[in-house]
Amino acid sequence: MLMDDLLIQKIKEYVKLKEADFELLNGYFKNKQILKGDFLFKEGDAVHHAIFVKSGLFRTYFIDEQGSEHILQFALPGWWTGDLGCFISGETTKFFVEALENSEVLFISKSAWDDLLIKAPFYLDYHRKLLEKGLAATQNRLLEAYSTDATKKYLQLLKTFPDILQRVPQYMIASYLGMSRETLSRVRKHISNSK
Amino acid sequence: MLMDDLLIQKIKEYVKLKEADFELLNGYFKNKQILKGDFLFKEGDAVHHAIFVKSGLFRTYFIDEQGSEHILQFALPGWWTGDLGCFISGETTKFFVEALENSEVLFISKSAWDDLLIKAPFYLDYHRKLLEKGLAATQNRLLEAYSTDATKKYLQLLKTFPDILQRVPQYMIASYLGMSRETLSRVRKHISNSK
DNA sequence: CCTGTCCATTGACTTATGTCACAAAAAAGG
DNA sequence: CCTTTTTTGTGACATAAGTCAATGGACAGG
Repeated sequence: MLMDDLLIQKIKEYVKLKEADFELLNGYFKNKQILKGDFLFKEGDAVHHAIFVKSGLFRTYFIDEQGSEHILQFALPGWWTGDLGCFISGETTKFFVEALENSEVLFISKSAWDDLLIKAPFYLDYHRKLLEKGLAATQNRLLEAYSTDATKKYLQLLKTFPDILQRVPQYMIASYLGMSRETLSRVRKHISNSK
Repeated sequence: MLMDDLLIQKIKEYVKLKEADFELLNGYFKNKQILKGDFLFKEGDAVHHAIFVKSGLFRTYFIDEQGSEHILQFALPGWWTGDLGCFISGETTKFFVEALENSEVLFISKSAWDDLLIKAPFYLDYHRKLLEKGLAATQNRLLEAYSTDATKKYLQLLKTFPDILQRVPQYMIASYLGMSRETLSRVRKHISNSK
């Protein structure tokens, strides 16, 4: 990991870093290439690592009782992915995390993570601020799910993450937005007609 | 605040506390009585305090573009309520927080909060663990919203928070579950018929 | 005890979205 | 290229849940 690494950049968005801090981080994270179609983990697995995306794209989804997939998160470069809850608690996960493109990640084991939080107050601070932001974002998605129709959800995504729409098939967008692919197709048709 | 205070109890569920820590907390939190029907804040307000519920019951809701209410959270004793995102960021809130019963809370100002996080590592740790748990819980509600029908959502709530059902009117339960009050009424009828 | 407000229930009807089936288009792979 | 697979679009139909309106019960305050 270099000093101009993406992770360093992102941490700097939240906290001040000193020279020594760069060094410290180096020992904790490891690089890995993940091929398109590979899984970081699947339902029932123990989650041994936290994963930071350096390049590429991932999706996190789960499969409900009826066997349908629901995408919970897309992870672009600069984002964390995985299942934080199970990483922390040690429970097995309900999720699948799949690389949608050839990707490069940093990963850190649970024991290294625990050690890092103790040794690096700046990292603790970064992690906390990220959690605060993540909680607010998830709450907003919940509000949206409960108060908004299919068309508005799509337009909202179009505004917030226009880049994702270029990179993943529509049926995954539909899954992320909680609607059938047919509904999304009709929403898109309707929007382009009314322009 | 006494040493056997509910907040202390809750903190102890997450981190070890020393004698001196009790003392420290005392200076940061203040008690307040809130009457049934009163609001901690409303849409458009700045959120100056974080609020911990000692007794009573609160609801957090927002009003969408069509003017319908959506309840995001009920807060029972031992829970935090308010709008953490806006408390941290300083933005004005979209939410209403209303006391559904006469209640007793602890509150802490933003400046005291920031100071506490610096002075009390144990508190920082407690806060972080709470965030981790809260994020996982909110994610689960999102999954449920996207993958589950009205009946299952109700049964799930019945299992998780049976106490809330005794204390709030049905139309609020319906709002919390993202369905109309008529649908909830029919779900309940259907369940009692099939027993 | 009466009156008014709030809340839950129910029926009739509407609507958004899902499901199924098939065809067209686009992308991937040899 | 040509073939196969994946993805998207569309029509017909099904269904869960929403909306509207009316009714009756419960409870609170005068």
